[in-house]
Amino acid sequence: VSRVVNGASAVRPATAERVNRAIGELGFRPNDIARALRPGMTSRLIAVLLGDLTNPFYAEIAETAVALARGAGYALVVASADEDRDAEERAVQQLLDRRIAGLVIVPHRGDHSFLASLQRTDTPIVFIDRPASGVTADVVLLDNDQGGYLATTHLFDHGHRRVAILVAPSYYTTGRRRLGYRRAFRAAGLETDPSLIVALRDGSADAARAATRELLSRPDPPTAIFATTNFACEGALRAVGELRRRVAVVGFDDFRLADMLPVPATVVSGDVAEMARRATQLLLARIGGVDGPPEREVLPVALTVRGSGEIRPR
Amino acid sequence: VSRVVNGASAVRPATAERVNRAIGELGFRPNDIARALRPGMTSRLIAVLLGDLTNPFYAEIAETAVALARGAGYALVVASADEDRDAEERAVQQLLDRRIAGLVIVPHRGDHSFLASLQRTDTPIVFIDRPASGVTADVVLLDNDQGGYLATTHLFDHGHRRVAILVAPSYYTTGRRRLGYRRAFRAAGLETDPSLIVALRDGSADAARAATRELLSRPDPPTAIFATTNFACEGALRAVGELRRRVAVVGFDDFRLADMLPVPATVVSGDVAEMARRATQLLLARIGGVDGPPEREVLPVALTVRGSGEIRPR
DNA sequence: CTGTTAGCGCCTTCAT
DNA sequence: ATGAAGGCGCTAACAG
Repeated sequence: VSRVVNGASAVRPATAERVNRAIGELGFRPNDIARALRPGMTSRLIAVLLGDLTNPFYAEIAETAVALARGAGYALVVASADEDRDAEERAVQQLLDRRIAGLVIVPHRGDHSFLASLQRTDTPIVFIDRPASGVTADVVLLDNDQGGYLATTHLFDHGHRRVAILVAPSYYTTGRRRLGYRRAFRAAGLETDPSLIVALRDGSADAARAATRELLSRPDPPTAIFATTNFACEGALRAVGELRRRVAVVGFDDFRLADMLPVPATVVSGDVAEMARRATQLLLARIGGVDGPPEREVLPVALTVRGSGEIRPR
Repeated sequence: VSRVVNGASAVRPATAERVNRAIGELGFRPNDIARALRPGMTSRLIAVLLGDLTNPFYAEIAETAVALARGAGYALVVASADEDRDAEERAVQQLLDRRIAGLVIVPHRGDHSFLASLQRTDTPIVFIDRPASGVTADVVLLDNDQGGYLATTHLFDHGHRRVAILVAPSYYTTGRRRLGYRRAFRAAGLETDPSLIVALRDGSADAARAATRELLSRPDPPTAIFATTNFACEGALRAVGELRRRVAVVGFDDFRLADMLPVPATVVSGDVAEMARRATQLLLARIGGVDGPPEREVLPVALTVRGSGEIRPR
């Protein structure tokens, strides 16, 4: 039966026919679990470990990975570990116990040396959106630094000097974006004002909204804001709209309806689907046995001019 | 080792200690695949089969299911089958081959009697968002009919008579919404005008945008539009905005930024996360052995008034 | 070309 | 309380 089902070995047509008939009559289906148990075989399951899917950024990664995985005959397990690094570690351990063939992960902040155990099991890992410390593995990123630079420079080009930045807690990415922001200041021969560098309490739009309201209520408010994530941008635009202030805003990451807002959102963004595609393909290649040193791909970002970033200071 | 790891049978503390030490030293981890192979055991994998995750509607279902599954010790496989019923059938078959413990599915149009084979394997299924023909299983829905009625009546209440409907191709749901639309007409003692019932070519915002432009370019255009999905609503609002027309729009399904648009979107919506929660919990209960006749839960919908639906005809 | 068998890792008997 | 053994369904290796 195995030989017929898998078509590997030579089988006389008559025999094959007989077997197939029986299969049809009995409604036989091979058991993938038993298949996966055999040595050298895998579960044909790949996993993605990422944040809340209601964030379109993660949803897009998941969607891309689902499609690619299916194309390669794999099913996709979606796991999320919003909370902490511990939850992440537990999730990874569970995935490992399931003998997943590979893992695409958006790592949290902190040390990821626990992933070394994963690697010892020959399970390939690809980091996406952020690298992780303590392990070496393939990683696919956006050019966050350059994005921060582009956004900030764009605001300078429109006459702004007091440019605030809303730093959302995805530490790595927003940290790099902040580096780009600083680089833009240096390139323009300006000093950054520490009071304009605002760490948001969480990643929600509301945190950004509150922070923006606070910024704009100061005696010497910024004339422009660089919002380092999609939700931060939403929150900033909300606050600016509510207070009816002429404040420029540039976001990082594009989002649906950005162009339909009363003041359409100018954003810096990279191709998230492409990033997910590369990461998943890299993973599939590693699963397929492609060896070599860890790769590091950095995808370009570009500015999309829509209006909110072109408001000039009065 | 098994007895120590699972803590079922009685083991002398000294022995347990000895085993645990060895486990620690060797980095032993139980193999879930082998566990799942044993008779009576399951893969502890549940699956959701739904549409494109870049649609926030599906993303929210997936997110909710991920969280609940994890809470119950299950991992979640996300599969999608946008195209056709055949792809859906193949996807289901593959999931079956993996011996998933249960399936939450947003079924496509058409006959689903092939799912009966799934049921023969004692794999519980729960339908979400739409029922399917040819099988009886639990189903959790929104009150689409009532939603269509509420939306349309709301437009009547604001003086409209020529109310168009954009029917997106998710057949079941939008079909029910259309029934509600007709019911509202009957309740108001009005006749529906077949030329105002527009079937969209696909589920994209652009299809709705094109259809709306066409509607509004007619000599006798509608004064209000009921858009039966989130993307249809977006497209309708786009077209209305582009043509700078005073046309009322009510959508079905809420969406992010709906309140921030130049004309904030009035929508009818249900609690999608709650729907997903009920479906997943129902599935987990069935997996846990809860028997009984198929349940059918219909969740209420409500109108959110924001502006686009309160525009009056001139 | 086909029948037979070992063994993947686990849990559940059965026998001590 | 523990050791031993069978068998879940599969495939690769072996022997005809």
